[in-house]
Amino acid sequence: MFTLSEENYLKSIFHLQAVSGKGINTNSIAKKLDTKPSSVTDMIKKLAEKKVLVYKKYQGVTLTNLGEKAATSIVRKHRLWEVFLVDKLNFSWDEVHDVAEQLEHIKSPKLINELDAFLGFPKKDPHGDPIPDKEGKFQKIEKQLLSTLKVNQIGICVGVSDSSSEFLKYLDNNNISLGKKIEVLSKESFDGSLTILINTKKITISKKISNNIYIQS
Amino acid sequence: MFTLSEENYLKSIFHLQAVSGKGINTNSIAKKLDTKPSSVTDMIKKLAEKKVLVYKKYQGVTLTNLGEKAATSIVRKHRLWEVFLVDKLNFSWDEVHDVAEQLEHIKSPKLINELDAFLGFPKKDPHGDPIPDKEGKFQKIEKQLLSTLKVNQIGICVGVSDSSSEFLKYLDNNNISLGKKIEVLSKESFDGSLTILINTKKITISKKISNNIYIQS
DNA sequence: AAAAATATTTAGTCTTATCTAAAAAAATAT
DNA sequence: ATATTTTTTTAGATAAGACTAAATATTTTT
Repeated sequence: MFTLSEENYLKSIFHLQAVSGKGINTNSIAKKLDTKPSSVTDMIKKLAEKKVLVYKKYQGVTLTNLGEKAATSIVRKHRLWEVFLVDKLNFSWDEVHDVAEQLEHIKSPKLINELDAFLGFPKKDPHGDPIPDKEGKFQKIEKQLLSTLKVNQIGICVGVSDSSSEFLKYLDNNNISLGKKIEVLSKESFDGSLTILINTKKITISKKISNNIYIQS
Repeated sequence: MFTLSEENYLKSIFHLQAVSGKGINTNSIAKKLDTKPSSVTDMIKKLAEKKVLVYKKYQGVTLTNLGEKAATSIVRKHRLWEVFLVDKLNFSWDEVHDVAEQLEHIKSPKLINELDAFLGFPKKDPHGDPIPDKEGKFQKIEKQLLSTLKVNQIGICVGVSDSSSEFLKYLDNNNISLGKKIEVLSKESFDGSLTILINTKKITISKKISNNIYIQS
């Protein structure tokens, strides 16, 4: 159906579209995939011929229904494998991404559906992201960035927007994990850093950190 | 380390070497990989440069220790994944091969060692083949082809030499599986077909079938 | 609205892994 | 021992996916 490279493009465009609405431009895809804009143009043409996206020169791209379906299926696989790694194989949440990036390309409908059942049809992955079901449906999780909270507001950590090992280890070191209650004690207007209460302890985190933590308030 | 294609060559050469001793020739590799001899020559040169095999023009190839180690690691992965699919995900033994062919190329030492532990350090895969341990060691299973048994001799089915879905389904249909007792009742000298007793039932199987079933007597 | 800066595309090149066709070596048969 | 057949290698071509450098659009600034 799709090559490994095509799948990676589909997934990246899907994620970019989820954040920024529509009309994904060449440069942002190149950045996401750590490749060159000229390579992106080439691949985009190929994907347009395969009817998974709509492309008009200089106008960026938008996934078609077919493309979204394909991308969702890859996301489903990625997230189910992440659950498997954490729940069954003792991986921590900062170790799963690279392996799941490989596993998501394995082609076998039976494999992924049986895995889903084996894991008990999980609804979220270890980073709090929703797992699409067999039909590609998944509920959007209500969430906002921790950085948008006002002083004295309280939220529950429900996700992260950066799944890099580096960032997740920082969270581990500071005892921040999914489900934890976070209270904003003060906010530094100069640099946007926050002092928060978590686990009865006061810590100060930078704007960059609070911009990568999702909470539900 | 190795590309997907390189890994497939290593694995094929390893399997050919296990059967026929040493000095694996170009044509047999091409046949095994369903490719052309000229492609094999190209790849062989590349692998020789990587020191995983020894190659002299027109003389065939032999794996080095490094090559054997790499090949064994792929075999280990393949067989562990097969156990996973059968034991945990309700695959039957005729469904696992194609998926395991994909999974065996996933690169993550932690993944495979944790999987091994999760499965309880199995010693054999669903087809009776031994699973190499972390160090690449595995016991050779004593076995002989069913076709070599004499009339009135009895053996236990311990493996198959063909893992194609077609063959394994034939075995399923005839209730032949690992661990079953098989008694040779008679042998047709004209075509080598055998009449055997299995599950208290008499059935006749062709030479081609008995040549693909391993037994321990 | 022109100039400057940025984004995108085109053209041509490279690498990997394959192929076909032809040449060369080795094995087999006469 | 020579001829024939088989096996293996070489040479050159192809496709996918990436790259660089140059050309062309578009957007932003002035």
